[in-house]
Amino acid sequence: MSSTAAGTGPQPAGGTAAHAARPLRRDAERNRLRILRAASEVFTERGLQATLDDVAECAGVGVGTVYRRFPDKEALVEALFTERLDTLVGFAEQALAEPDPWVGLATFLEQAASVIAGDRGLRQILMFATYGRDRVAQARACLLPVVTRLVRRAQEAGDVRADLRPTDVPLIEFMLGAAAEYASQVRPEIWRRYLALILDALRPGHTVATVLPEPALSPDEMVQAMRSGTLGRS
Amino acid sequence: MSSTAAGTGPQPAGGTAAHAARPLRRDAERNRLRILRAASEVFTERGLQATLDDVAECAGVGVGTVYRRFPDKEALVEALFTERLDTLVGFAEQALAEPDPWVGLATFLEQAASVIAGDRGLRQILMFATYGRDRVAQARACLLPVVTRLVRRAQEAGDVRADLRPTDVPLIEFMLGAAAEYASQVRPEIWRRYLALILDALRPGHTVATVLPEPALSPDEMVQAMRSGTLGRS
Amino acid sequence: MSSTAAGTGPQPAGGTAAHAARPLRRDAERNRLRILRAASEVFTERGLQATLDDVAECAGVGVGTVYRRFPDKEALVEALFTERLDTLVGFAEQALAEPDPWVGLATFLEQAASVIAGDRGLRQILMFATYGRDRVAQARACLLPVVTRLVRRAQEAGDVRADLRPTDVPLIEFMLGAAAEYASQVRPEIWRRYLALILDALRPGHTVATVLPEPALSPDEMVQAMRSGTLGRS
Amino acid sequence: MSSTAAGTGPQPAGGTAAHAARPLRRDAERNRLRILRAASEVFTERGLQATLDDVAECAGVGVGTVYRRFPDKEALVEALFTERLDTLVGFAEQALAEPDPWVGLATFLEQAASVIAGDRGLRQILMFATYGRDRVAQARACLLPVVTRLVRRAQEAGDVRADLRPTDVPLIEFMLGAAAEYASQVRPEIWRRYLALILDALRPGHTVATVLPEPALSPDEMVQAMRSGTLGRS
DNA sequence: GATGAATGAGTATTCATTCAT
DNA sequence: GATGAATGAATACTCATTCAT
Repeated sequence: MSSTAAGTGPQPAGGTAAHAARPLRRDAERNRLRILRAASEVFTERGLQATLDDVAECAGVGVGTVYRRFPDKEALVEALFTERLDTLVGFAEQALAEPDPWVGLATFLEQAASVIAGDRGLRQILMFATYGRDRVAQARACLLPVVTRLVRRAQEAGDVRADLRPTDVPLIEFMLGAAAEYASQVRPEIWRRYLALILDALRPGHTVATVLPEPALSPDEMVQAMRSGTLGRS
Repeated sequence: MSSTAAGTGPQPAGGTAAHAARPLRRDAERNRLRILRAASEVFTERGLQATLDDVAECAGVGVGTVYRRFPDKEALVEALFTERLDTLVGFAEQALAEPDPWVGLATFLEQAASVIAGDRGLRQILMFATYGRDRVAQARACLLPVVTRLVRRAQEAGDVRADLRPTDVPLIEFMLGAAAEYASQVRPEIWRRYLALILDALRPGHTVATVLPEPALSPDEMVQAMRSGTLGRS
Repeated sequence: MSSTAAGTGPQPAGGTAAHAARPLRRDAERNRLRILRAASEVFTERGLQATLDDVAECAGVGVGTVYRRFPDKEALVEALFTERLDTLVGFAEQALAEPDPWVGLATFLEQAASVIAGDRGLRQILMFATYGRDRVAQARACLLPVVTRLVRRAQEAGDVRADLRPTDVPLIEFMLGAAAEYASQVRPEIWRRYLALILDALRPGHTVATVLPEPALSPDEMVQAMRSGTLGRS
Repeated sequence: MSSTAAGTGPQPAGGTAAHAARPLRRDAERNRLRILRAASEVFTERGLQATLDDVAECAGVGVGTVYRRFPDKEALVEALFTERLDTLVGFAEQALAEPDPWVGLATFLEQAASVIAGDRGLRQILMFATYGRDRVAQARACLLPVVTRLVRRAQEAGDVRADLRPTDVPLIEFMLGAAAEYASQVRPEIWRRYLALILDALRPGHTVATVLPEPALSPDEMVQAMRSGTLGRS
């Protein structure tokens, strides 16, 4: 939440703005959201190399308006990213509310992966970020404490191997995102298979019993996956 | 086919190209290798959006020379990729020669991940390929049979869970590559940690005993990782 | 169709474009015309191999502006061409209004040749067109019916030999354009001499009486003509 | 002939070469001819924007060899052109040998047009020459005297209108070449129709009787013609 | 002499960003 | 405020010409 405030500018808690922190005119705010939604859609579909003109068109506004709301492309991407991170923080907090520590952790891993798997732009930021470094760092600062508690709790309950560290969690998500990216056109849910595999590995002294969900890719799907890259040129 | 020849080079041991494509003048071959090496370096450092001018400069030749050797950027990327794939096929074959089925599989997973972790350009092709689809497909066709034997053999020996499928292998590599990407600037070997985790999950009915190699990222490294993205702009 | 609109511009009198394509902001329209005028000038002087950068500079705008108005070079060339064709159609219609059939036809031939003789870019399109094929075809479709009536009328009046076909008219124009091209730097009006010659040949059962206008080129002019080619390089 | 000598360099009469005017080694001369023939073929088919690499390949030699024989592209084009001009001079001389003055002139016009109609590269030089200006001028100097005699003779015999000038002849050829260019893909012989028309106009005090050879283009052919431009890009 | 590899200036086109309306 | 027009640096690729083998 607080990260959002810092990210998006002239809201009440905006910091620098002293003149009563004017909270964006109604329509301005509406435009801001339209742009964010459009950006999400466009970047999700075409990746970060989509142009701001595309975003503007999709939002039904002029490019100028986009630039009025966000100083540059990077800022827009960051704002989007922050939004997602906030979602993840929310999930983590819900997971903490779950009575069963293991279920809590597993659920969070699944929900977070689900978000990442569904947003190509987000994956690009995470994997090849040129944009939004600081924002990401900042956002992660929000996420890590919650995740830490999630992990500790499960470890204390003896549900998770002791050598798992909180920072492993984002990397695991990241890996699942990569799997999702790869198969996004042919089997967008394949990541669930690998999540199951990893969950198996996380249980301590545990005999593998899990039945892997989602069949593996068939060789044909493997080929298909390559053919369906949609990146403009990279 | 002839394009393959052009791509992989007419070296005696070239594998597929047998049709005596007259083997480039000495100097031409030298330059070809310089270009390939430069491309590898440049793409590894800056990703696929590096320009061919950059590659040419790094190779110490004019752009025209690059274009003489490779019809376009895609062809160069593919050639590079093919080279790597050949390496992987080699590793897989060596792994089959290993008497212990489990060690064979594990070794291959490690060696392959090591190659992928060391080459950002390769990761980009794998993850966001717009380039070299057909080549990738073709190369995979070479790889899959060997991998299949590797997996089957280990399963028959009871060393690997029965529901692992050969196509899971590339995806696992892929995920490890993503982890490597993420931490490439701060802890390039972090993928070993996650390989160990996954290997744990692959053993059937097996109590986790592995000690994870490589400590997890520290929160500081986590932040660092983000700061070091080197992508031109995406 | 929409491309047509873009090409010919949404002026009220635009002819074909009726669908109220919101008529470009004042300044945009001004620039569009500047570009078209500049293109006409540049292509006329240096032929179609002039660069769009040249056109842009001549128009006093950035290249980007040219590309905003016309998707690519071809589109600009086509737009220019369409403009000229519209002029020709206008001439043909005026010629039909002329009471004397022979005078009507002769006048059209002269006016059309005059347009073609004055525009090197137009001649290049006509002669070596790689650009604008479809547009040319389309435009010709507009022109031919009017020309057909012009020819028929003159034939019915017995003023023109019976074996002249409407499609001969464009070819005659074309030939006159070639003569104009050749002598453009030394005697831009020489085509009138050959028009007179051809008009002589068109009258049926007619004793040659015409006095050829424009003296022939002198041998010196002949030599001069060659020296003055201005084509970039081909 | 003499023009050829001047154009092609180190032949016996080469002028500057003092050391016994070494007449090109046998194989060198052979290569020279191969190149010329290849250039003719390539330029005829694809126009002057064909590359010298294309020419070299077609000739079965390396580019370097082309450059050894001809200092640059322009020189090659000029040599080719000179060759053609020599052909025309030959035709003109044959035409003078024809007893009937009118037939002589008409035959020359036809033969010359036939050459021009068959060679796109030649037309490009004539129409948009950037290459070979001097050479063209020089070659024309050879041609004009013969043509002059051809025309005078016919005029003195009363077979040709008195106001025709010798310099009209090249321009007429030129116009026929333009017609040929236009219809080259659909009706390469259409120029004969217009030659007949012009011949009609050249006879003095003559009632039109000629039956035009070659039907006019049909409207469909007209359209076809445009579609078949083969110029690289112009 | 012949070859074909190397060169690099030149061309069409894209897109983040600025600014006049 | 909103709009979309203008800008121009950047990028992939071509081809005439030179030069090492």
